[in-house]
Amino acid sequence: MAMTDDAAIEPGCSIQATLDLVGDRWTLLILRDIFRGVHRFGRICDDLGIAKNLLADRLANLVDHGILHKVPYQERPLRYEYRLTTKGADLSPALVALMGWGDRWAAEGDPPTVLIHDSCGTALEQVLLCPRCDETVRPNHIRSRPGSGQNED
Amino acid sequence: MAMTDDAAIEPGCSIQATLDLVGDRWTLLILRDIFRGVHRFGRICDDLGIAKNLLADRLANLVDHGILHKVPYQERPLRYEYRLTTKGADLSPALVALMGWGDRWAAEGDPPTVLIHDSCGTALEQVLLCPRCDETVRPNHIRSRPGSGQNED
DNA sequence: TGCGATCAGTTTTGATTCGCAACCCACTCG
DNA sequence: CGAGTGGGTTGCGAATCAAAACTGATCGCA
Repeated sequence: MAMTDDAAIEPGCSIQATLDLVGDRWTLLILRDIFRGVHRFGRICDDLGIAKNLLADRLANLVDHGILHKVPYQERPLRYEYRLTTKGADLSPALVALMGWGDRWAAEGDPPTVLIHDSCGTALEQVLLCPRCDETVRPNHIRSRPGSGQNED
Repeated sequence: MAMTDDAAIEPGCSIQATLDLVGDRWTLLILRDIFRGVHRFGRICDDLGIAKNLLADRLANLVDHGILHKVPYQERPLRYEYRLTTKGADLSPALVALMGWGDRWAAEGDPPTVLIHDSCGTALEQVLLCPRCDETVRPNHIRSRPGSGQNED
């Protein structure tokens, strides 16, 4: 079976940095819920089955790091809901990628969730695009620029 | 600040299923190392600073789930290295997405790692492509098909 | 023949984190 | 007033993690 570690990802530490912020067992699931419109503490808690103290902790972290922000949705009792900042919303490609992989490899009878183009109804693909050549690029035609640690085998 | 939870991700459970396999604090970093050509136990351990028992555990899990496989690289002492299966290699879009987000939002003086097109040297972009319209699609022009739980705000 | 080094783990042992349950607070509704 | 709701905080036993020591096969060297 042909391996494709020629993908030359070599990401230095950006993946590390990302996972330091959202890489624990719950955070990406919380963000998934908020992406799909579940913004309130109780709803997220019910939906995910996460313990309340952990959810409170994770939400506070995400707010601290500017990934979520709190928006009041009522006063008297003042209550907030959690919404994505642009920084948070920019995680959508990552969630799309994880979802796509799960659909291809880990779905167990769950219907694969296909993302479709609003205006024409066609299923979308997540690809790497070369803006100059205007074509999609396969993993084995990629290099990484500042990277030094290429494969040594 | 405009929210974009209109991205309509609504992923049922594929993200959950994916994170059940690779969603702990180390696994994606291990895979990142293997992607960039670090295949051996000791090298991964040194590079990541992970405890050896955890690394052994995570690698065994990944092998169990068909994401990695063991390939002997010497006999007498029989030793294996870890390589991606196609299932594992297919995680590259997720790592690319996490890396991209980290570069955009979490890099602290680290040089952003840009993926470039092998043949023309242009920086690549990860996008959602509509194969019919042959154009890239913004998050706010996406729907999700079997999904029911649209935003209710 | 013995001595040290290498590589890939396994075992052991505290420290940390998790997950559950109970509790608290500010209100509203009846 | 008393119960209910939403959004948490606190406490505690259980699971997980992290660092270090130990194992085991083999090789290089003297």
